[in-house]
Amino acid sequence: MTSHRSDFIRTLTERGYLHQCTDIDALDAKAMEKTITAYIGFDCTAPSLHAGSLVSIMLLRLMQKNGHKPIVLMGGGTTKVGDPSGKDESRQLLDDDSIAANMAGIKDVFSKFLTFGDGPTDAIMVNNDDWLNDIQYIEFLRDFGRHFSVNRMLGFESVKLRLEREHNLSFLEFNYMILQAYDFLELSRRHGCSLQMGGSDQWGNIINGIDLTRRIDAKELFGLTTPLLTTSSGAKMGKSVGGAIWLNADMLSPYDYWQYWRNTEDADVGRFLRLFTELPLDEIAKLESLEGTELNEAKKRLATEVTTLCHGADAAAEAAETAKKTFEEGGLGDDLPTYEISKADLDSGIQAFELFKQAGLANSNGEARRLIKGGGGRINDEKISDETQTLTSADANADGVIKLSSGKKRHVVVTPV
RNA sequence: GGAGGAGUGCCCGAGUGGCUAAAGGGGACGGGCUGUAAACCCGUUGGCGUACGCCUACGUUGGUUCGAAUCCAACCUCCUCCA
Repeated sequence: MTSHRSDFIRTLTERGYLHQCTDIDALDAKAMEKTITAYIGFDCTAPSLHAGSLVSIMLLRLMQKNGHKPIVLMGGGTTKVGDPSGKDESRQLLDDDSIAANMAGIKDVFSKFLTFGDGPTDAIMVNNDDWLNDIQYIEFLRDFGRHFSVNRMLGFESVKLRLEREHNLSFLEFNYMILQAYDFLELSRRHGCSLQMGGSDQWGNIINGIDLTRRIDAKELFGLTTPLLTTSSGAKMGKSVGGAIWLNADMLSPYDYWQYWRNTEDADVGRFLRLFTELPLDEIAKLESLEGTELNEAKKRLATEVTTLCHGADAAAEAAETAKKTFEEGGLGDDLPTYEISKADLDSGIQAFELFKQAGLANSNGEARRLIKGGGGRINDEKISDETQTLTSADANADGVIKLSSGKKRHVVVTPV
């Protein structure tokens, strides 16, 4: 591997962010001599980003720390169209209100990872709806549409996949790549942005923007993608028991976030430490060389570091402490989810399966029954043999609460009020 | 506009009149083994009632039938070929 001289490119390469780049050596040289402005676009399809976007976020952070300027592009306009990349089917279209609401939810996350402001390397956030919404169709087609070859577009992965699998690709979605290409042109004009980054599924879109800008403004831009992350056993990143691994605390508690990273597969520990924490590489090397049970220490470190970045050191420490109490000491941690039940209801007695459902450990009575019958339900760490067992205040432990467990990992503290 | 094909549970996919809450696989959840890992083995996987029960479900709406995912009609959506 050629070693690169700029801090940005070298670090990025060493830590495993690089998948493809249009011209890594030229980009490296440029990074040596001046501040690079780069952007990554984010969809506004949900009220929070999730772990799947974390590589991109960390990459922006990394470039800022190395003296360059990140642009966060909110896809307020492109989300109205829907990116067909990597998707089998069209997404349901969102209305303007939910896009605006989603954007508001997403904005917060970035302030934790990036420094915003007016300085030369301060991050800025822009919304492509600002320029896409007012486009005049005919004019746009004449100015930009003529630079796109349909023959060529049909060859792009995102399009090919749909066509080959015989899934409908609407003309609306077909336009997505043109709009995204135009974004890059617009950002290069407005903010002197010269690099677009993104996941490897964005390669085609990025290339389109580079080509368009070269044709129209005769400017040379760069593209760089990060590897698409899956766990070593092949699962997509960012899903777990409760669903997606959201970055917003109101959608996923810091404790659950910590747990997600704590449960990283052995084979992924080193890779994740490099991508998602800022520990020095030699320290990571030590951590990932641990074997067997000892590797668990590395996972805890990973979880705490990653949680600190997203939710702050205090929340991370609390999560770690709760996990310690819960898993290593068999007790109760403060961060465990709680469910409040009225004292009166509890005194009159409630069947075990019913309480499991109410506490959110099962979606239906039947599911709760099956869970308990299958030996996966516990009350105060005692296995439940009869799912119809009636619970009352008398079942509360010394702290006056009842601990319900589904399997080994999910616990809810039931508090009578 | 014409001809043909398709639409099944979270996903893929079998099923062409009753034995079908619907094979099989994947995923998910639980158990075992372990290290809150992976791999592997076992179990569960529509809702409500502890059970024999009831309800909801095979694109939508009607119909035939003692009985329909399965037959008929219309409609919707998608695909292929033709114009």
